[in-house]
Amino acid sequence: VYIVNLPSDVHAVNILGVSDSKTGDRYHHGDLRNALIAAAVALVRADGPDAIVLRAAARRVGVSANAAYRHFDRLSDLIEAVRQAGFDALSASMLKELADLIPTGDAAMDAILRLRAIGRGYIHFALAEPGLFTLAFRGHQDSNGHQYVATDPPDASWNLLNTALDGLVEVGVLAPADRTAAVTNAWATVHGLSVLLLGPMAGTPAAARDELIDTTLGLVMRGLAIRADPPAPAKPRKR
Amino acid sequence: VYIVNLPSDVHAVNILGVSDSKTGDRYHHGDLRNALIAAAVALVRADGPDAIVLRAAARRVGVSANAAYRHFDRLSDLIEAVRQAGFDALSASMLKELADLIPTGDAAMDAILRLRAIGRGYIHFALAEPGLFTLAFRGHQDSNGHQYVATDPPDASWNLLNTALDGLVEVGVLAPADRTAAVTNAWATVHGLSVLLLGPMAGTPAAARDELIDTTLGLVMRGLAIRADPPAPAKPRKR
DNA sequence: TGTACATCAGTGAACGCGCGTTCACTGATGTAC
DNA sequence: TGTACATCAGTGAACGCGCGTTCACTGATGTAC
Repeated sequence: VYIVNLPSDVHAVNILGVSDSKTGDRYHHGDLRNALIAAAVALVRADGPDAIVLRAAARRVGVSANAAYRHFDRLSDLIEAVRQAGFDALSASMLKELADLIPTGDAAMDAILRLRAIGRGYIHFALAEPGLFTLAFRGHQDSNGHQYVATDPPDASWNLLNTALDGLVEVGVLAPADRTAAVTNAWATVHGLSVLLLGPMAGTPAAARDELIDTTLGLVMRGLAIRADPPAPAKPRKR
Repeated sequence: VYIVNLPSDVHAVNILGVSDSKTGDRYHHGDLRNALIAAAVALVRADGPDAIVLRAAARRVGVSANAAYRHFDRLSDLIEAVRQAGFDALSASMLKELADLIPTGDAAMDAILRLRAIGRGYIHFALAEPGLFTLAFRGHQDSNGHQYVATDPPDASWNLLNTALDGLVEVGVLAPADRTAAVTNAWATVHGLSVLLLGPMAGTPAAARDELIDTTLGLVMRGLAIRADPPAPAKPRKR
């Protein structure tokens, strides 16, 4: 069990449409593949990314360990499926925040609010699902060896972020010249804050934490927004 | 072996003063504790944080597995020592960048350059020592159980960052009101960028990568610096 | 300086564990005629 | 609609592995007198 403050207001995202319960006592399970993924997700939730154990997942579903091999060639394929489920849930969390947005009528403000919503969705997912979040962004094993390999870009969520940034450019808030660095900056800040809240700053009370998220997203916006004075490194005012 | 672009210009930091070689063939090793830590560091470098294996470390030093128990109560104590070595090396990397700074005579500019140097030191460490970096910021095991627990704040490096931010306030670049959020924002961005460069963006050519680091640090500064227009959420200009 | 002896820092064998994976198998299901 | 048979999706036992850790031990070192 992760000892991380998980205040009730951070609502867990429903991972996939997959249920953890056995669907009958049939000899042929019917949906063993998804059941094993769901069991592995439960293991990750309970004890973190390293808790994915083939035998444990099979045990949890009530099936012999060997049965898993009808659906996954190797343990690492199961882990990969869980990783993918994590990425899907991440995008879902972002989309949820976007859907909750109420248009203000001001196109520029709406574009800003969309970027902030995406950031919130990201961070909320990390807080709600620390295990899946950690697993998703962990280097993983190569299929033909035991080497570590860079994680792939998280497709859907990455696209969401890019769309939001394009929106900011269209609306004149983000300078086209800053567009490229903006992806990295926004993603890095939001990801880093998630890690911080999960790690060194775990235990921050919910209210302070939510305010911190808000302020940080504000600072990101301030860094990205076009401004009157010359760009970075900003000439500081003398005291 | 980490498949991560590690261009030669990113110089590895010498971890501790500890050497990996046996210091003689004496029955009493003399410095087995440090030798085991060094061996574990080598394991992490080669195969990542999960590669710390007590028997493997002992094997590497040329000592019976059991001998390790004279110096560590449990495997987790060895891992903790390696984590600590990682944090020490992180601070050392930051201090190195600070030491390389040439004063400009302008106090405000110098304060800005110090913050940037700290950020560079952080990111360079991550790139040079991906295994130690990952291990350091990974949730770790509780001493009395197998639960995951939040990482402690990385003392020395955290202090370095705070000192730099205090300097920015003193010099009038950072508003006192933004001071609190600034730590989080700066740390999060720099940490997130490190993860990004190690993961999804591994393989970015060295030149592009260094420019990206610079631009991102610039955006951080832009977010933190006092500005004429009202603070976040910044009212965007109409197009 | 010499001796007795406690303590320190190792050795080597062994234990038990849970794991991923393989083997030979069998019951359930679906399809061709 | 009924039957034969291929295929699918499981079972249960077993293997070998490397691990963390414990046990009883012994050689080296340091210190008191």
